[in-house]
Amino acid sequence: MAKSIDEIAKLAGVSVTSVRLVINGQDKKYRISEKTRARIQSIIDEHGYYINQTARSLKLQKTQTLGLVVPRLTNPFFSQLTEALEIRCRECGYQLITVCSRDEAELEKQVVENLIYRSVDGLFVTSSYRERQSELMENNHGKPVVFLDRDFGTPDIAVVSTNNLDGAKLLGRKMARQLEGRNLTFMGADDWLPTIQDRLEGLKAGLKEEGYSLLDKNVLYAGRISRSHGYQKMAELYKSLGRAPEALVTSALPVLEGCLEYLKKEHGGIPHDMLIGSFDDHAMLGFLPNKVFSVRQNATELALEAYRILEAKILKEELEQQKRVIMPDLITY
Amino acid sequence: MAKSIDEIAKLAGVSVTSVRLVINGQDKKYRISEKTRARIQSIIDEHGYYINQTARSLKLQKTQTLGLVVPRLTNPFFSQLTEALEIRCRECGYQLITVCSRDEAELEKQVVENLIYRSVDGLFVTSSYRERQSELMENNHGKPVVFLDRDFGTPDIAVVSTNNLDGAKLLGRKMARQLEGRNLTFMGADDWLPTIQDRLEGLKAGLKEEGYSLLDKNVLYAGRISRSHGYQKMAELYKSLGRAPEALVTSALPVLEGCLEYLKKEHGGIPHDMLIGSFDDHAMLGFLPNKVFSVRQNATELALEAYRILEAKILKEELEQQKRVIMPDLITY
DNA sequence: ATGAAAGCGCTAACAG
DNA sequence: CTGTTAGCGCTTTCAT
Repeated sequence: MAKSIDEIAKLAGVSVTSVRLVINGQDKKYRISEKTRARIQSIIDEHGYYINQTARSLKLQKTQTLGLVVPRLTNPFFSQLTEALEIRCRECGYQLITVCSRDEAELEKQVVENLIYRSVDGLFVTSSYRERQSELMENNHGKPVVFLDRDFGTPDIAVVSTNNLDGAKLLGRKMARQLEGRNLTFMGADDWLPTIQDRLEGLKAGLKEEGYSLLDKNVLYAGRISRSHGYQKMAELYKSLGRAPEALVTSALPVLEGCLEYLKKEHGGIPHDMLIGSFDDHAMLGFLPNKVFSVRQNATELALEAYRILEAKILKEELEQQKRVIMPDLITY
Repeated sequence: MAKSIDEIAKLAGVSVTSVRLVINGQDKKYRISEKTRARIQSIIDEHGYYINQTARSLKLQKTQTLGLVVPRLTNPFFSQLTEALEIRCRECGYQLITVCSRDEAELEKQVVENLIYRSVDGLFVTSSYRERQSELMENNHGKPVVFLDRDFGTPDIAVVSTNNLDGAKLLGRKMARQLEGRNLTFMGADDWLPTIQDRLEGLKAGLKEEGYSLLDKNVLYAGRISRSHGYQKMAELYKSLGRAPEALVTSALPVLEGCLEYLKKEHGGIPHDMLIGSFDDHAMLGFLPNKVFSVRQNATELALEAYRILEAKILKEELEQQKRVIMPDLITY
């Protein structure tokens, strides 16, 4: 029903140039006569005009779209990040296309390629592996890329991530003060991620500052970040301890969920006096009867920073800083 | 770095037609000589080829993209739905573009229009208001639309939704059996949504079947679906009862969160013997010490069904049924 | 003050 | 067996 520029021009009996000028509000500047302007305007009002973005994209060699690759949308942190980024992009005239990689290397490669085929003007990528990250930088078809959340240490690339080290240090200090002689167990997962390594290292440092040493035997790895892996690992831990841990810190929420599920299912409940620490915050953590500490990443600030950097790259502006680290908050329930 | 069809053709010293034929694997059918095929292939192998989707879209008048409008991505149900839909679309060669409307009428209108400008081939929309829904059907620029989750009763449109009525009935029956004389309070929100109305109606019916009548005075509305509204309303309820309700059913998770937050903050905790019922499931509900019942929507099945219908519309296939209702599961923690 | 025309990269119809 | 060409709707440059 709405018409293209050509059709409007034909209906008004003028050239496409004239139509374009009034559509873009440049009729004054280019001295279109009031008469023609009015005729064109009335045709537009009557039939409606809407621009064909595809044709515009082809001509201008840019699509005004950006791509975003996240591991999962069902992870609350990434859904927050995605929401914030989508809003920002829209405000700035870009359409965001979000795809999930499920942290699978092959899928990540495929979806990134897909986005590039779609001629996005730039990419936000949460990469699962160092190799994927450098591979993408080598073969990015000239597309600007900003990496999110995970800094594998590759030099000369743009990364916006959370300060996991200092966040974890805060958590460590806070929890140490509440331990009162109790033993703390750390349960990680996906331990090749720098995120996880920083979290453990920071936690150790924070605990240390308050005089508590986290022993290696109290550092466990559940394999992948998932509920089932957490469940499994907690089962083993319970067997070896003969009881639930006195204090538990997990590197990611799904792992914690698995742990709690095991305790609830197999032992009738979660000991109320078990101290819990979590990276990844969730509203419902506050409703456990337990004392809970959680490190909350600042998804909105991450999104804003990432957008700022990608936009600068697209506009080929000079960047003072390609890497940005955002401080998380410590929440106490 | 990768080249276009024209460039490949020039490099190989052949026509674009020949290049296209080997790219599309139709070299046999159109009897391209083995010699040319080999030459073209080697050029492609050397320089790489990738299709310009924008140009293809312009020519074919279809973009192989679909749009999805959801209220929020941070709502677990919608993030699941989005994930499932994204996967399905990708499998079938479509790129999904997801945008949030925040259940705001103006924003919803704007993002839908945006997607149409982008020439999506079809749309999935979770509409916030009956008027928006019919308005979109009147002015859809010829784009096929499938509505999700909310059936406002508009005739002759495609809707895939959850059977909230029967799901709620299940919940009502189950909870009635555990009430043992206790009083149940229902707290809704966004009560113009058919979803919410069905949930209340079903709940009443289910309770009734087991001999319990939900009184009007025990039906409350928190205004909008949000944590703060739930908090506020629970504060009022507590004041009027002089204590927490003995059994509570909320129509949406954020409302429940607000209620629990109030109890925890203002009264030192959530009474362990308060029966809880929730529409919208969440993993962490299982970790409350309380008895919890929750109705879990089948996001994956909804996504699959919605895709099936939209695809049929795009291909202009005959549809036996434009409306599909999916049964949810009842979870007991 | 307004118009004409080239060209973005692809597809498909047609022409040898 | 292979090549030529029109045209999708837009932007931009150059002519009037």
